[in-house]
This record gives sequence, C-alpha cells and structure tokens, in this order.
Amino acid sequence: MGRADLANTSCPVSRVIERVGDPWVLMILREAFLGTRRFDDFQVQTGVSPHLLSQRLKQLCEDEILQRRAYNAHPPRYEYLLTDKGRDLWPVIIALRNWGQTWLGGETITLTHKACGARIDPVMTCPDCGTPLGARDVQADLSPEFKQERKTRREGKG
Amino acid sequence: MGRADLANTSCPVSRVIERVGDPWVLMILREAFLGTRRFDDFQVQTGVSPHLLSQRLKQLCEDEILQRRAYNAHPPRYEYLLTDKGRDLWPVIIALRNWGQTWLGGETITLTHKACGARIDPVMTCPDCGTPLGARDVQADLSPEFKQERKTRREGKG
DNA sequence: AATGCTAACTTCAGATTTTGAAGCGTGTCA
DNA sequence: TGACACGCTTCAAAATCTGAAGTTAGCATT
Repeated sequence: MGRADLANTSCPVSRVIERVGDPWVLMILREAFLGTRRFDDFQVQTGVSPHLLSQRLKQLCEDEILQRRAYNAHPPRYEYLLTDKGRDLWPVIIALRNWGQTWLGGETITLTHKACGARIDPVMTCPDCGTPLGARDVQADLSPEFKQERKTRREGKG
Repeated sequence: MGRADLANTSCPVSRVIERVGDPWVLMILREAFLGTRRFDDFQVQTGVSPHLLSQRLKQLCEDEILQRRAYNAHPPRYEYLLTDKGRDLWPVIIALRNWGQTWLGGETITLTHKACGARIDPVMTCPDCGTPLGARDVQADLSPEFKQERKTRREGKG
C-alpha cells in the first residue's frame, strides 16, 4: 500500500496520519507550540537533519498547518508560524504529553490554565454532559463508505 | 541525532513520539480501537507490509501498549489486545480524528457517549473549571532540566 | 575591499528502512 | 491426501534518511 495512500482512504484518522503522523512532523509541532519559529532553532531543538526539516516544513506549509513569512527583507529571513489549522492540532500534542507523563514519567511540562490559574492536565470530555471520557465510554460508528471499504479489503485478501 | 535518541531527552512529548510517533504505529492503534486483534486483519486494514507489522507489534508489546495472547493452542493462534496503558492512548487517536473531521472533511467516524446518548466530538477541557481548552488558554512551563537541555543545544550549535 | 558572520537553506553519498512478493510451519477439515 | 487458515519470516529492490559540507544573500568589522 505505501504510506502515501493513507490520504485516499475513507478513514478520517488515516488521512490525518498521512499529514502529521510522522515523528519529525510531530517534533516540529511540539517546537512550534513552544514558540519556536526559525529554521535553525527547529533544527537544533528537534535534532532533525536540515534536509528533512526543509522537506517537512514545505509539506506543512502546503497543508496550511504552518505559514512561511518573511520577518526581514534585507537580508531575506523567514519564520514559520502556526496557522489556525495548525494551532488546532494542540490537543494531539497535549494528548501525547499527558500519556508521556502518566506512563513514562521523567521530566515534565507543567500546564497552567490562564483563565482559572490552576495547574492542570487537560482531559477529553463529553461536550454535552461534561463527563471525562475514555475509550470505553464512547461508541464509534463508521460511515457507510468506510464500512464498505473495510469489507472490500477483507474480502480482497484471499 | 536520529530518531532513536528522542527517547533520551527531557521532553515528555519526544519520549512519547519515539514510541508512538510513527504512521504505522498510529494506524495499528486506530485499528486496535476499532476492535481489530489479529495479525492478518491489522495487515489488511492498515495496508502495512507483514514485515513491518511484525516489527511494530513486537515493539508495541515490549512497550506494553499491546499484549500478545494465545486465543487458541492447537494450532497456535495469537491476538493483540490493548493494555490499560495502550487504551490510555485513546485521546491521541480521538484528537487526530477531530482534527481530520474539522479540517479535512470527507467520511466520518461518529462518536456516541454511551452514558448520555449524545453524538459528540470529545473536547479537551480544564479538569478544574470545565472550560474547553485551546493552545492559547494554557501556559506551558518546562522542567529545569528540560530548559537546561534546550539552552545547551542552542549554545552548542555554533 | 577583504574577511567574517548570520540565517536559511541545498547538495550528495553512504547507511538505513521500507516495500512487496514469496515462502514456511503448524495444525484442522474434507 | 490435499486444500486451507493463520501467523508470521525471508529477501532483494526501492525509497528514505543522516550527517557533513557547501551555497546564497546581505550586514558588519577590520
């Protein structure tokens, strides 16, 4: 199948994975949320090679997750900023952080809710009733197309 | 630096990325949350090559995200189940789903909160005051070690 | 006017990883 | 005896990644 084909499935999760499901992309996003904007800073803080960084930043700009902007005309200098679309990936990074701190321990990133001042670990909740949510509290139903696609794959294998 | 070194940083996010920040691992997790348990089903539904699937499943078992269990002794047959640790990655997959449905459109996975019956899109909220949270509502503070590590990297580049 | 410096990349060869197809081992069922 | 299912393993070719070095554009210093 190949990784690129993930974009063409009926699954909303795989279509996202094709775009951001890459270790370096996730590292770049982490950095962006920590406030990093410049090529060399991304490079130093993530440890990615400049070649790959260049590719990934291009991709992310094409996907409108980051935006490349000149912050200086002479000499030409650019920075990479999160777009609204990119900023909306925050829950993904936070979910990773939460899991890391729960299950891997070690150093921490402390989060403070600016509005109420509390130190928090953000939680997935039901927007309707406000209850915290886990895998077992929610039922997932696939769209007919996605269901059909899965059935076809199952049958096509033999 | 290389991807394996992500495990040895002071950043809780990169340590997680080293373990689950891979497209195929994320696809395997998606499948696991959809109820898939068997090797061949993972293979067919994710499109990963059997070689890689085998590697990734091994990794995931070592990391105790999945558990390999015999469901039949003769002939020997195995299945892969989410552990508690693995099930706790649910918010990551849901965060990806949410973003996909908001920004990429297309087919959907409908989620229903079993307890209250509502169709929902789970939301990251403040456990203290119950407010929905976005990137700008929260301040992140790094542990002293992590800060120091970043400073060292910055200085070491020249 | 030559040298050095910074930032943002690009290039390239060697190493590593991934893909895709094929095959294997164990055991059941007809 | 033969066909089939499942859970993998093997291997070579293709693709990707790493790390070091180089490039470009312009400012600043000697």
